Amino acid sequence: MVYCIVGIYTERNDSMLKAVRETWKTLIEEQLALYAKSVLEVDIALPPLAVQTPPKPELGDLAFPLFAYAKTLRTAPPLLAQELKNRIEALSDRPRGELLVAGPYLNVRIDMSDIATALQQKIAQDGQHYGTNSSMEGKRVTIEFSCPNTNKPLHLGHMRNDSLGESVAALLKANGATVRKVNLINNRGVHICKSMLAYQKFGNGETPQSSNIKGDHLVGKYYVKFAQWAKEDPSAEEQAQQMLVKWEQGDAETIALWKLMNGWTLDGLAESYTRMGISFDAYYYESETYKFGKDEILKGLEDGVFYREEDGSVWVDLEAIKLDKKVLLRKDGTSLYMTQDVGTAIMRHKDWPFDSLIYVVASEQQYHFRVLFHVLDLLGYRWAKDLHHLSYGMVNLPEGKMKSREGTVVDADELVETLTELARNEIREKEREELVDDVDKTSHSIALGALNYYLLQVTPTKDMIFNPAESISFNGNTGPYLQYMGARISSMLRKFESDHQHLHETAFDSSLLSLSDERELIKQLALYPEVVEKAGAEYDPSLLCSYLYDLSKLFSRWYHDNQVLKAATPELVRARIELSKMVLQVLVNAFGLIGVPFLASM
RNA sequence: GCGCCAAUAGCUCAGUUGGAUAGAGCAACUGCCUUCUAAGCAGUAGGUCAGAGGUUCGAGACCUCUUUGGCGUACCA
Repeated sequence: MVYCIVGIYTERNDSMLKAVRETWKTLIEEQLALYAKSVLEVDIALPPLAVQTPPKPELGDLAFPLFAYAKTLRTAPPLLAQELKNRIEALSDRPRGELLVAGPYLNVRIDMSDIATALQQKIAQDGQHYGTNSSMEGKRVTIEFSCPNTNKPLHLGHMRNDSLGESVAALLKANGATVRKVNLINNRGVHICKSMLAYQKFGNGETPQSSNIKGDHLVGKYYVKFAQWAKEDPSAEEQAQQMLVKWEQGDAETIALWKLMNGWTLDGLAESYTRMGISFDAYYYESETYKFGKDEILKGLEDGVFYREEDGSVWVDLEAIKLDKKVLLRKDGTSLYMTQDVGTAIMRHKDWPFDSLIYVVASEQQYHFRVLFHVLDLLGYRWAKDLHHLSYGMVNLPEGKMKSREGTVVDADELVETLTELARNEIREKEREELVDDVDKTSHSIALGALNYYLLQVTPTKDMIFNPAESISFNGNTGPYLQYMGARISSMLRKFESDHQHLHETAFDSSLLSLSDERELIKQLALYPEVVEKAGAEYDPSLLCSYLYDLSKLFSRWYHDNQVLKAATPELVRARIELSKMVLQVLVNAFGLIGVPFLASM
């Protein structure tokens, strides 16, 4: 066995920490087996060795708990740890590093200099690609998110959805997958007709241009107006239903109004998306897909997969997945949400065959997706098993649930605007207007960073409370804090470039990075590719968020306590500059995966 | 009623998939700006991990029950 860490690393294109961990694990397992044989005088299968991280840096970098072997080997864990340490230290060929007995644990202090050298080369070479890996190489993944209605603007609930969708898509790409981001526009149905009807009644020909109101907000205004009107006029709901019938019949006037108002909303949404850094590779429209699933359901009916009730409605029996039963076609033959989603899924697979399709949809629709996936399975689509519902929790306010009726829904555009304004004030107060490239652009980037980080920080599956006051605070574990670290490093590197040219040729000597904080930073940097891989595999950007916060906190402490540009020797300046460069590169790369804009100055 | 999910510091969240003294941020209090951006750093205080049993050498994590809360169980989307 060759214990050349760099060699193992480059050959396997794997995280170098992982390589070191595996090396030690294998070695200790070998010694465990030998010891077991010497004690028991027979070969015995031992449980695999667990690898952990010690709770404190003083305890080393790797931890191997030995509790599990105590009984079989009739040896107390601390004694076993000592025995293994002695045996390994007696070996002539063993990896560099130090063994520590810490009670029932056998710990290892890695030789960080090797890792730092390799890491510096790797990051300098890979640049913005450092952290990408091939764990999903060749996989084609469609991811659906956002899916707004065309009767109102985006709100806070959409923002968690959008942040997650964008971030997971980016993570999958970083893991080597080919990703197709799709949006499904919900532009049909009674609710759409409501805003149209109210506009017809009260609009007086108002347009986004004439009123200077963003299209989606203008349509939303009439959706609200409908609700008010419906309170006074009990026939309002009925009229909306009638309008839907006219729409389905293709009534020219209705369609014209629908197209007009839909256009307004979509223009408004497009503007919001651009402003929030959200984009899609393809758009689907329910007005085009809703009829599509119908044929599929009827085909399933012919094949005996579904059944027809006496009133003419079509049902699926869900006993196989321990649910009751579900209607798939109304008695009048019209489509439902489910019908339409069946059609949309099939359409998507035809358009772009995928290995996996992820639906980013709130947890309240878990039942819907269980049924949908089962129905597609019943219809014989083998790819039904490749569908995944990325179910995220609700976004609540400190006062409780957002309710449109009570007007407590947080509007997305408004929120971004408020945050941008606050960031701008902050820049003014700190008198940094002259030092920042573009105040408006910078404020906006800070707002986005604050928002995306706040939303992605929480484990996706869990409900979360969005505290507007807290989200606009730039202290503590926030997006702006991370951005600030990036700006600080950038600023220092600019100084290095302009004022320290005499040091540019000084060689990088990783052994000079011997402080505890420096070791921890190097370890954290080396860990990055594994975090990207795990966050992608688990569709969980929050893992990356907490990683980034740890890294930033570590860096700011080190940076506060130790001078870089004014370090004692030219070699030390060089070493610390390289460490800072590595941190900066990882920040830049990771920011790109969680929608936090990088700022060279702020 | 049934199903799914959650409960960790005053508040918002982590907790390496069963291991070492349960960690951050906010809020509170205390230090640190003639020194690479104080949007920062360091420190103090704050815990019956909802409760009760069980499994295990070991449980915040796994099992059972209880309590509380959320969501779902539409010929709505």
